[in-house]
Formats: sequence, C-alpha cells, structure tokens
Amino acid sequence: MEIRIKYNHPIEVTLDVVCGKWKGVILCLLMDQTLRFGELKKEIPAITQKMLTQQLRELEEDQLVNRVAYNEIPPRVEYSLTAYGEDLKPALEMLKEWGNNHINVVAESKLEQKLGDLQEADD
Amino acid sequence: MEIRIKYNHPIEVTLDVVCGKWKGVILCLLMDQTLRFGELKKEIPAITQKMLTQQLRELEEDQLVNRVAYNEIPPRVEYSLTAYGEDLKPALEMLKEWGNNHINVVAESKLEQKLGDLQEADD
DNA sequence: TATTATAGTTACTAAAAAGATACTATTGGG
DNA sequence: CCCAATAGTATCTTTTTAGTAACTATAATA
Repeated sequence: MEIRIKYNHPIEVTLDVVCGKWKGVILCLLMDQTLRFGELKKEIPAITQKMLTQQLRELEEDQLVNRVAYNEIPPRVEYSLTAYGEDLKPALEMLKEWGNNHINVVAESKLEQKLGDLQEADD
Repeated sequence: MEIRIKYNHPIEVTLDVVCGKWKGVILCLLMDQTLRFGELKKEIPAITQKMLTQQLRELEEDQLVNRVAYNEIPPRVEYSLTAYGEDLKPALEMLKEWGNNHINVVAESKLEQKLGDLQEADD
C-alpha cells in the first residue's frame, strides 16, 4: 500500500485505512462477530491466504482490529474489532446499505466498462 | 481500475466506486457545491490534470457525478453530485468525521510503516 | 501575430498492488 | 513414520494504478 502521511482532507484518513481490496469486507464481517483466520477465509472465498494475512496485518497496524493468538496446536487466531474499529460501524453500515441500493446501477456501469475494454483489446 | 462485476458483499459495491485515489475527496468537495474542473484542481493541489479527469470520468460513469459542459471559450465544465451521489452524503460525512477523530492514530501508524520501509531499504 | 485561459488528451514510465505457487511449523492420531 | 489441521511465509510474476511531460483546441485580447 502506498503510504500517505500528510492529509489535506479528513476523509483521506479513513479511506486510506478502509480501501485495501478486502478491508471493507473484513471489517463488515468483524462488525458483529469475532472470527478465526480460517472462518474469514471461508466467508471470502476469492481471497488468497497471502492477501488475507496482509490485509489483517495492516488493519491491525492501523489499530482497527485485534489479533489474539492462542498457544495451541493446530494454531488458533481470533480477529475482532478494536474500539477504533467499532467507531467505524455506523459508516460501514451506511456504505453497505448504499451498496445494496445501488448495486444494479454500479454493476451495469462496470459491465459496460468491461465490454468497452474487450472491444479495445480487439483493435 | 480493476473491474469487479460480481459482488459477494454489498459494501464492495460502494468501495469500488469510492476508492479511487481521489474519489472520496472529490465527492466530499462536491457534497455541498458545484465546482468547475479548475476549482476542483485548486482544492486538491496534489492531483494532476490527468488524474482529475480520470477520476471524474469514472465517477460520471458510475453515475455519482454530473458533468455539464458549456459551449464557451475558454471552456467551462461544471461538476456536481447526481441523486445517487447525494445518497452517499451521510456515509461520506461519517467517514470524514471518523478521519477527523482518528487522524493521529492513523498518521502515527503510517509514519511507523514508513520508517520501517526506509530501514528495509538500507539492508 | 503572439499570448492567455480552460479543459482536456496522449504516450511513455515507474511504482504499487495483487496473484500463483510452493514452503514452514507443530502435535495428535492412525 | 506419515498424515491432517491451522495459520501462516517466501518468492516470483503479472496486472493495475499513478506519475511525467508534452501536446490539442478555440476565441478574445494585447
């Protein structure tokens, strides 16, 4: 991830922290439950192990999620939101709701882009 | 931007549309005013012309912003939120507020990352 | 006739993010 | 002695994103 230190607009701070490819999804899943690494992976089938670890590490670094490793074998590691993460809940809920309401509009637009790209590739 | 068509979690829809490097900022600026291309550029000093055009085009494509070009010379083009864009306002406000509250925590974390990266570069 | 203002576009390059794949550690159980 | 289960790492390649710099159009103005 590109690292931006100086922020001119407060929303950049938040987006910086939420805009990893899977971070929003991870945060949403952790909003109402603690999950183990493997459980998160099951909930996000398309994610690779590497990406899941990486996104979780960054969220941890930004103090949005807690990581608790139990000293067992096979290992057990549980992820949950920190207080900072909890503060994001209302915003996450709204983003989720907007997505629900606009999925059709957005999906169509993306589809058109995709078709356009394929066309270009032909030329 | 990578184009994702199938969404498994509704928040992905929203983040897909908001997570361009400057999209959140642009949307925030347009939340309470119509702005010309050049005005946007002035408000976001670090953005290049290319990026501003590109981000605006994508926002337009996703139907979050309106683009109105007046037939004058020199040209005048005005950008504003569409109804869909307006629907995002409450969420944007919350993201902004969270950023305001957590800027210190996040900035420190980013700073540490940066220092870590510099260290690595030395090895 | 040259210059300015505005809103772009184009081509090329560099940097960052993501993907694929193989590998690690540990211990209980068969 | 080998395998399964869990939560990762490590390395390399590809894709995506962003940055740089030069170029365009047009009419009004000096």
